[in-house]
Amino acid sequence: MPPARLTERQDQAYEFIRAYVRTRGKPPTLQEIGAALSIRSTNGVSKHLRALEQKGYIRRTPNEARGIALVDAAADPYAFDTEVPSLLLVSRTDSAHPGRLRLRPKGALFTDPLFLEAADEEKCLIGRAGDDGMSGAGILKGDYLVIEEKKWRQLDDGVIAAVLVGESLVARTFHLSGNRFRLRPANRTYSEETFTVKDPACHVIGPIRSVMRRL
Amino acid sequence: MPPARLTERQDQAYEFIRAYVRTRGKPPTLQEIGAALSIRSTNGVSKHLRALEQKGYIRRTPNEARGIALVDAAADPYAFDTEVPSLLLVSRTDSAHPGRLRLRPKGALFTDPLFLEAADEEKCLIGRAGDDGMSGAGILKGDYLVIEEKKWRQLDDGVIAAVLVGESLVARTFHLSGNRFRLRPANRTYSEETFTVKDPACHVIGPIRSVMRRL
DNA sequence: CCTCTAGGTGAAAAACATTTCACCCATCTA
DNA sequence: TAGATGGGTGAAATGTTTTTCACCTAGAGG
Repeated sequence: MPPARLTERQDQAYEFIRAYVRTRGKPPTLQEIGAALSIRSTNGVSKHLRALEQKGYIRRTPNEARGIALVDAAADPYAFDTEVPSLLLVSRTDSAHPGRLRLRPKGALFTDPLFLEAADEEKCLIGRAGDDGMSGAGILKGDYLVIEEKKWRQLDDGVIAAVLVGESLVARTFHLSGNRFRLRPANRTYSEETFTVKDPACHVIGPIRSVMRRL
Repeated sequence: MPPARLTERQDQAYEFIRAYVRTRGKPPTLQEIGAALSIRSTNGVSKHLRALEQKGYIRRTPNEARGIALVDAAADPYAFDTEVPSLLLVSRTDSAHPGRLRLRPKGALFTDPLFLEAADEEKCLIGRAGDDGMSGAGILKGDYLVIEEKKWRQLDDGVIAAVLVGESLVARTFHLSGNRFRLRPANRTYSEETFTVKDPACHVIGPIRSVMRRL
């Protein structure tokens, strides 16, 4: 059902509520709405609100002071931290201490859900590519990498993953074979490396979901 | 005066209010706060609120239901639409009708200000690379390009720009010479092209500020 | 002409909320 | 040890808000 049309008066009430919420941080009372629309009786206002609720523009909590909620509030003021994911931009760590990744973040970046693919926002973070090892695949040094934290065990063979090798965070194609894995670069001047799964010199963070670069 | 420190209990109250406002779109009542912190008397809550107000964390309207306002509300829930730029993801157009660019957008993407460089948010839009002509520079077909709309006249020589050539939007290095410009690819299998500034077969949109790619 | 709908008035009842008052109990500090 | 200060209890008084009732007006349509 496409949202039912509002009458002139109902629209005025709705717009007043929107404006009020945005500027005051809370919904208005019936009397305040009445004052704004020159309606002396709260009952008059009440009828408009009932209409707005039936047409799906607002939701109300009975017997509650200021119990008015904009239905698309999610798409409006508060959606904020829930709708626009803000991902941690992690700082330098070394492979021996992967637990420090989320500590002391350098900042956070708003990231459109599109770039999280189907990944869980909670498990994602952003790191910067430390070398040009994947330049052949369009990932350059300094690029911002949206990484989904995941155990090496759950990684598909051949995905591009972010890995901490010693002091630097790099992107590589990941290949698991037994209890060791190969990290293959996409740039002939870099060479393939193999590590055992628990070598402290190397920690696999997870697959790279997106790449972003400032020019 | 740096914001005065909150005691454990005051902090709990403050955090509860924040969470409540964010999720419910309105401030809580004293009783609701009391219920959350296991305080049976509204007076107990009242004291915490007085403390929070004196320390500058909230503002209150006397004798008003839910008369609590977060002081940095502006920096919190509402700043929203202004703080996280949402850029238009433009649809296919042909070079002869650049005016249609912002019409019928395919969607919008939240973009961290970091990726707008110093560009004016209003003048930015997002298009997708139509070919692999710049793969040598790390821009692949399908990549999301943050473009700052700008007249060809104001473009610096050698910048990577987004251009409509016929039906497709592509990235190329831009070189102006007199009243014609050269579009140079960074991929040997593509060839350089030259256009006169008002050739309807080619329209320069503007410099590319950032590149984003889903993997 | 009758009826339905949108939009109102006024007043009182019933819920909700905030204030205020009187006291209580820790802990810390001059 | 006498204040402060932080944190609470309980209850009553005072305000604010929402609901409900009864009734009114004008315009649109059958």
